[in-house]
Amino acid sequence: MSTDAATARLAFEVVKTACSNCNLRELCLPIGLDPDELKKLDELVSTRRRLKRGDFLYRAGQPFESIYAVRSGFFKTDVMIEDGRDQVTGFQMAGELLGLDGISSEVHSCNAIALEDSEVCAIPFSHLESLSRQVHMLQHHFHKVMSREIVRDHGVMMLLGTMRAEERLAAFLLNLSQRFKARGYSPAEFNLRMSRDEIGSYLGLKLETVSRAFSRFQEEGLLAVNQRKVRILNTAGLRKLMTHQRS
Amino acid sequence: MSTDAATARLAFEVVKTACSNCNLRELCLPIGLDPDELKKLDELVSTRRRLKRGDFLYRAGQPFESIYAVRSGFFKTDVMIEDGRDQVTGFQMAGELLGLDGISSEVHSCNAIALEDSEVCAIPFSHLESLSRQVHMLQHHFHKVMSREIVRDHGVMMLLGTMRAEERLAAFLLNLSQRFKARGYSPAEFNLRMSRDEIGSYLGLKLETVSRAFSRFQEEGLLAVNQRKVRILNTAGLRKLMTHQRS
DNA sequence: CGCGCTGTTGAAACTTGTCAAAGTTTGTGG
DNA sequence: CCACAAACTTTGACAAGTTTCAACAGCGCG
Repeated sequence: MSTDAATARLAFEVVKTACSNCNLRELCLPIGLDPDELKKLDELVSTRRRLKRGDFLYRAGQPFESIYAVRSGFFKTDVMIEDGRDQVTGFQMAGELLGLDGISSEVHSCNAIALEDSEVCAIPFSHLESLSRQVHMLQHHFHKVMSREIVRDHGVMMLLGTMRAEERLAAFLLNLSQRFKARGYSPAEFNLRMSRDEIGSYLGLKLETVSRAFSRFQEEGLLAVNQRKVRILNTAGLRKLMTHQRS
Repeated sequence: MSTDAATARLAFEVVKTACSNCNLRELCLPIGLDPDELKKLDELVSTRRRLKRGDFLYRAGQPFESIYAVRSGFFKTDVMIEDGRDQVTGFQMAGELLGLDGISSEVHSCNAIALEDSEVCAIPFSHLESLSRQVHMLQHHFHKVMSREIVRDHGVMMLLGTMRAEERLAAFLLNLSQRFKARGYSPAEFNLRMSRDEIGSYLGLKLETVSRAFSRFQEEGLLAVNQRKVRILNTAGLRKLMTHQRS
């Protein structure tokens, strides 16, 4: 089966890694740990996996064993229901965690797919639980990370439930911009790693609607778009559009 | 300020409670604990609070200190953004937890409001963290509960992003039905605790659209609705409608 | 008994989706 | 390195679904 084949192939690409000299430690799990504690975490995060664009990090239905921290690259997660409908539930970049949805049923509930060549750190979950019984700060931070995911999801629900197409796209671009900025990249100019269709799926819109919204933003001088290259020309304008009352 | 007044008033309505003789223990945090561990949890869950319909359990912006388990009654949570838009993010019933969103920033990120007279158990979060360092099963179960909330949110995102009005309402009713059933109530006949407007807010629809969908379901013999009293006549029909491919 | 709140229904307006066609980029194999 | 195919993007015209606005009905509470 190609699922297993892909997974097996990935297992070869394993590299030793360490949080203590990772430049994402301020974004990722190690926040607030002292050097001693960080050393313990190093032991926990034993393996790194490289993925090529299009590879699955995991698939819905596979047993859950580890969560993953993105070291580099870009991912999407998507869920699928029986009738064939699917939706992108999130895009993850460096320092962000993947796989939290699998804890509840011990089976992954979504697919995680690399949108560009990427690396992740695998964190065996049972080890994380036992270490977080010793390291209070790690325990607390992990709870915060899970909670933050819930808050983020509420934000997406708000977006899907109350915003119109252009507001959604503006919110999406501003969010991306802010996340690139937090990682030291330009907040104004970046390459989208995902297609119009994937953006649309995330935003609850058809790809044509996304494309039209991009064109409209360009006409209005809010941004310069060329295919997947985006330059934000008027952040305030986008923000105003995003929060523009509906009625 | 009426916010503080309401909160202060609630603080009076405190009653001693115990998980070990709570008939919700199979739905709530205590799952899987042995009698010894359950005893420790009893000490943790020290207070019960009674709320009247319309009372706020907590408000967005208030400092986060405890999570709450619903003992009886019915709640909604909603988020609000600056421009005045708001959205119901969930409805909670007996055995379900409230307040998980507050962990990330130590401030509640939404409002929790009783939709009928209700009782909750307050669980001081720092105590929960320290107890869950001792009781592995509690730790693990708590992680599962948080993860389940993430999975649930993904389901709502799916609903909001890909389903049309009638599909959304069908999904909502089936979900309610199943939760009532799990609590020993009739899955086929129940009273809605929320208004059309609140349902609409949760489902990303206007109240008129919700109302029309109810009328349509009634015309088609799927259910009998009278105001807030609902009787499901054809579960399979609702399920089929819910999963009916869009195109 | 009447007032206010909630729910229902109709018609028109608006937003987004659907279908279709053509342009553009990317990747592959010769 | 070119040629061609496949995948992705843009744009237009029309259709469908949902919201908006408005009027009215029903229920519950004082």
